[in-house]
Amino acid sequence: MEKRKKRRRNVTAAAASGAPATRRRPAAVSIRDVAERARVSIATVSRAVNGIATVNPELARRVWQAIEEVGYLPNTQARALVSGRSRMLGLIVSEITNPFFPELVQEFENLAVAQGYEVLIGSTSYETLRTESLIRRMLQRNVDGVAVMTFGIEEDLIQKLVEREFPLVFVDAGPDLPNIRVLKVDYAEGIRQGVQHLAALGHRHIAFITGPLRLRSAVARRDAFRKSMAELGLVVPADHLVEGTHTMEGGIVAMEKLSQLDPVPTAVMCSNDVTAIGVLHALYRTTHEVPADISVVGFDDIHLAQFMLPPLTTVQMSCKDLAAAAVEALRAGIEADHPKAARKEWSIPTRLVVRQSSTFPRGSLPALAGTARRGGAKNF
Amino acid sequence: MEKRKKRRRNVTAAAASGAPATRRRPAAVSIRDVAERARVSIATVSRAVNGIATVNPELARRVWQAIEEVGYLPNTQARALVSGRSRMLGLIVSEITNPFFPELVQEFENLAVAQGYEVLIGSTSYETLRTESLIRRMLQRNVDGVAVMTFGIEEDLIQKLVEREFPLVFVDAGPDLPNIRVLKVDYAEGIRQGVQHLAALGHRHIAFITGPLRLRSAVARRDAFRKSMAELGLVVPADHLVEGTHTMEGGIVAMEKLSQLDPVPTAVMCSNDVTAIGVLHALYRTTHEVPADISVVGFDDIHLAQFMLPPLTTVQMSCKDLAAAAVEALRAGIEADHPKAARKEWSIPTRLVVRQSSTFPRGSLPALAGTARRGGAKNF
DNA sequence: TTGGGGCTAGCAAACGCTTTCCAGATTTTT
DNA sequence: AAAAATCTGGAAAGCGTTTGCTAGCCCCAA
Repeated sequence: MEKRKKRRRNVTAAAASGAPATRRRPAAVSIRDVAERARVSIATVSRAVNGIATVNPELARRVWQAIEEVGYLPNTQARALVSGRSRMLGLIVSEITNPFFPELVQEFENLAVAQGYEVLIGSTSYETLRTESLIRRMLQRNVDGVAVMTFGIEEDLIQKLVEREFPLVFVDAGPDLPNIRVLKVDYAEGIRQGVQHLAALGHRHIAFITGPLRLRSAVARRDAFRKSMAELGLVVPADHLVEGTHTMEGGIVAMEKLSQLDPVPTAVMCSNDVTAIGVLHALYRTTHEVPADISVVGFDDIHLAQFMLPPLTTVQMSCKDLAAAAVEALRAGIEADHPKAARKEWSIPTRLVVRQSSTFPRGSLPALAGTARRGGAKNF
Repeated sequence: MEKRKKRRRNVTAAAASGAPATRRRPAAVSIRDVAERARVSIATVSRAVNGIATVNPELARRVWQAIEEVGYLPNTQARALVSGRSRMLGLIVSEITNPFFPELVQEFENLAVAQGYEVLIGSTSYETLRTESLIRRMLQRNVDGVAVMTFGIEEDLIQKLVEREFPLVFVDAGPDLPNIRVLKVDYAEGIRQGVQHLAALGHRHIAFITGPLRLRSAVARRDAFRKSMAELGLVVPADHLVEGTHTMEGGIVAMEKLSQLDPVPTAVMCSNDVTAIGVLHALYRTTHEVPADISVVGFDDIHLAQFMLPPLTTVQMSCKDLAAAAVEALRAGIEADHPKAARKEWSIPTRLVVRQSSTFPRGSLPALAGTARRGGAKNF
């Protein structure tokens, strides 16, 4: 009877079935409403929306005006269904409460959204079960690609994703397969700068608190440290390498272990900044001064690092760079006509940022080291 | 020729059109593959999957086995299309790099996933433009409900969402409309505890660094402070209320302002922990001791607070409670048969956590205050 | 043996959109 | 002016599900 022919918009259904368990919102305005209003077919609306050139400019104008008037928003689900592409990207991180990741997430999201993608975030919390369900969720939601930024990952996770021929991005290392891309972080450079910085100040007993050694990147950082020390002819006794957990708690525990040594190392490098914050805290508890008694160097350069007491000397791994590379690599995998579609590796630089948590080892140049920050006068 | 009758699975299409701009992944295994394998109709598979009782147990077994064998995962998009519900929740925060929010996000996500929902996260970064596009994205993705945890929100944003009759959850305050629920945070209690704690220690000159006063919650916190002070008969001079930004940078700037005062307040309360961290940093720079020279109290009790130097006395607002309330309130709005469907307000308690950044004001009981943490002996 | 009443499985429509195909309209060519 | 070529818009199929309806089956009573 009305213009709208075949459509029923489940009016009858809703009326018939008494009190459905889950209420259905009033149907949103669809492409048909626009077509009606603009007095064209839905095909024309679709073409206008998607900017296809063959549509008459006058009609296109009418369509756009109608869209404006009825407040039409294309239904992404329906689009995804027919196009086979959801325009969603998965981003898997290990622990969203580690301050490094929110920064990464934010950058990643900004870039993805700018390219018209949505981001589905998942954090594994290092649990296999969660990871499992994470993958399933991503697959069900039909994401176009997944960036696995857990800095080291369980192999079976990779397997599942690889099977589906998803575009994938890993950090540090991943299997060599056609639609897998890898972000190679140049740990060596930044860590070498850190070690050389400490050595130049006069440190010889430098300890390193690693991340959880299941993580590839944690191993990579430790190895970079060893190598850098070896280059300078410095030995690293086994007890100067302590395994941490990339958390503040881990940093505290590790530092407590290091305090038992005799002599206590004069400098400690950490596999990430959060660990370093834990170390600062442990030293505070035992009333050691940083950097006068012990120098501390972090890794990541999270925003917080510069606000620590004292501001943390750390190796910067730009999460801007990392996020940018991840998004671009994913797009390269998804969009066949992407300029860098063939590129398989993307490299991420690191560099030292010197702040105030590192100085000469205790005992050397005592006058200088001791007075560094106690010079100011209180003004009340 | 084959069993698969009507289906073409765009093999021909892919072959015909030369190099499509965006490659389409091989179609995932669908309900039809399962149906074929189990030698039943797709309707039966659907019913088996959804646990509808009328299906023959023998057939159901065959279906589940087939699902296992072919590795079938239902396509969420298609489901959403027909059911009208996407099983996605929107979560809007103001600034994901503020450490409070990742904790909130994590809790929220855990709970949502446990209930079978996916979470779409957006952070506004306090920009209207971003917020605008955020809303559009959420609408397009057809989320079932949105939790706006920005702690104070631009009115026009509300408007857009309200129009669509989305289930919505706000913090602190929101319009009184049928499908809008509000999480009422009891700022008064926690802040009163904080003020009384400081007053009991002997502080009379207590300053407060607010959040950005556009945010309703920032105003609420400030007012709670004023009220608590008034209750004790303490005056709050205008220059003891400084507007911050809920960031570390803001805390630094605000503290610098407070240091100009004569006399400098003996205690500073902050509208959130991040601001307090900035304050600690500012005081460190000017070589003031916390808490000997000045006591600092935060708000939120982020995980980091206990690892500050010194560990931060702060008002705890449990993000576990907050997330739990948000998810439950959303579900109450979405699922008509939810036990608390009618409930419109959910209250969130706050309470003081005393750590070591607060003590007696300088000048009183000097012996005690001064030696608090310098007692330990260095063990090397 | 046959009719009726439960059940259950399968068919087909619908969700909102994109895309292909084709017919009608318009323009160009001879 | 007629025929060919080009363009444009509409109709329809299909994406992977769910679900109302119907047909088939079995069983039991008449």
